[in-house]
Amino acid sequence: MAVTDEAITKIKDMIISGELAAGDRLPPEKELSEKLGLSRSSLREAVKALEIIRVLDVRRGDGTYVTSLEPKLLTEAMTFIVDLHQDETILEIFEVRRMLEPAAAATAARLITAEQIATLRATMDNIDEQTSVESLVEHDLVFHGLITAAANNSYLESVLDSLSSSTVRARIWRGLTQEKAVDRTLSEHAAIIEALERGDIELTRALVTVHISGVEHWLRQAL
Amino acid sequence: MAVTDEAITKIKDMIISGELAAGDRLPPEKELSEKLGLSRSSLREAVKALEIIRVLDVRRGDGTYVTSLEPKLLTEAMTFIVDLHQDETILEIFEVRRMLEPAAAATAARLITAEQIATLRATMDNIDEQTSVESLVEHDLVFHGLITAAANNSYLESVLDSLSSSTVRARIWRGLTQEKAVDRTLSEHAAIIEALERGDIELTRALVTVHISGVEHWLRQAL
DNA sequence: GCAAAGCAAACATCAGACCATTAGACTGTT
DNA sequence: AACAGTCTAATGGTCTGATGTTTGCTTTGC
Repeated sequence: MAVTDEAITKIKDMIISGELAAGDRLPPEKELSEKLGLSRSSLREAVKALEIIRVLDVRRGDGTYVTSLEPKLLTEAMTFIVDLHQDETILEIFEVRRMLEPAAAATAARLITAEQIATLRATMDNIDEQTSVESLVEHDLVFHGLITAAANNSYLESVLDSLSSSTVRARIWRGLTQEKAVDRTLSEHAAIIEALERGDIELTRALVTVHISGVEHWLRQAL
Repeated sequence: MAVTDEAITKIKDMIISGELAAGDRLPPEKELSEKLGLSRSSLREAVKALEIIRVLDVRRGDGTYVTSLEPKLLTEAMTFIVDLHQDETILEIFEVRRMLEPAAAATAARLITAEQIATLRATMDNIDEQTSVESLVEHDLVFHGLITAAANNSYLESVLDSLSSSTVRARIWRGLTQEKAVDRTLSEHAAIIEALERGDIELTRALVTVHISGVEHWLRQAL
């Protein structure tokens, strides 16, 4: 194994073993490179890789720290990869979303607070068929993100968020606009909010399933 | 933004734009560093980061290539992070599995082939209450992996695989062994195989839900 | 034609220098 | 005492250039 990969493994092991905990600061690059027996440049490659997947947080002029390691931090690394897939595999992504989102929404229907419902409702303001695609994408991301968040499971949130990369959404909304299906999508959103508010778990699940499947169906035709 | 991060973004953009396709070879480090306007060392940090998340494949003495970019390659980067979480968040991971695996198994019940069923059955051979924990973990990983694979969705496979890091499984099986629950788990596996073979979608879904929930329930007590 | 040797290209690693930023100590003012 | 500004040491960011190692291809010799 290359020295850089060894360094990555060693740092990972230091975290798993508890030698380094969330929030801890690593020794300075010079010191750590000596301790691990490699040059500073090679160590830096390892640190950069761990930074990308959000395991380390490097603060210039200060030091390098272990992140909070919250599952939510998964998102960006995954999104990075999802962004690179924008063709056939989108349908596979939608299939996963169709499995997860209804379940997430059903859980949310049990747990959601009045305040969260109000926030959800606010995302519907100033949105109609004339709204720009950018605003629609923004609304859609926030809408689904809020529901997912209400399910109170950061892994779930992380996985769903990353399956919903905004580049992918933008493409879809652009298509929907052309198909004049914006109105239908928005009324589905409104129906979902009502079901959530009534705490109707099964109705929420069904509405979300229909909602996701609708977009999926359109997408399947479009491709 | 630091030059290294700029380089990461630029390489990513070259892939999204199609300038670099899956399997393509990047220019040599020296040349690329000049083109992107940074030093070779900094570029190497960027390349290393992209290698870790399986976007690039560096072959010493040969060159650097864009990987196949298949969703399955997601797994390792995600597993890396899941490995780091072995305490409270395990329950969140199980909740996501409980949402996804029954749906995945239901899809598998529609699509699975006789050959795949035979492979699945073979994983039950030589496994009983006296088997070592290592073998149980291996069996369990393969068992669930095969079902997921039969659902024919590489994103789904990737996400579920990474939520099932073997370190986590090992801990759970160790606990189950102590609780003498191995037998029950194995007979549940057998029942799932039968339901899959009969193509009984709803029964498969129910059995998998019960199966996952059972482990989840034990885990909730243990923590 | 084929196998071995040689070569050039490409990545791997290192050492050392200098720049840029930050946190914290220090200092002076109010 | 409280605050604001300044200074400084520590730390990461970047670059240069040299050397080692591996690989794929070409050349050579039979």
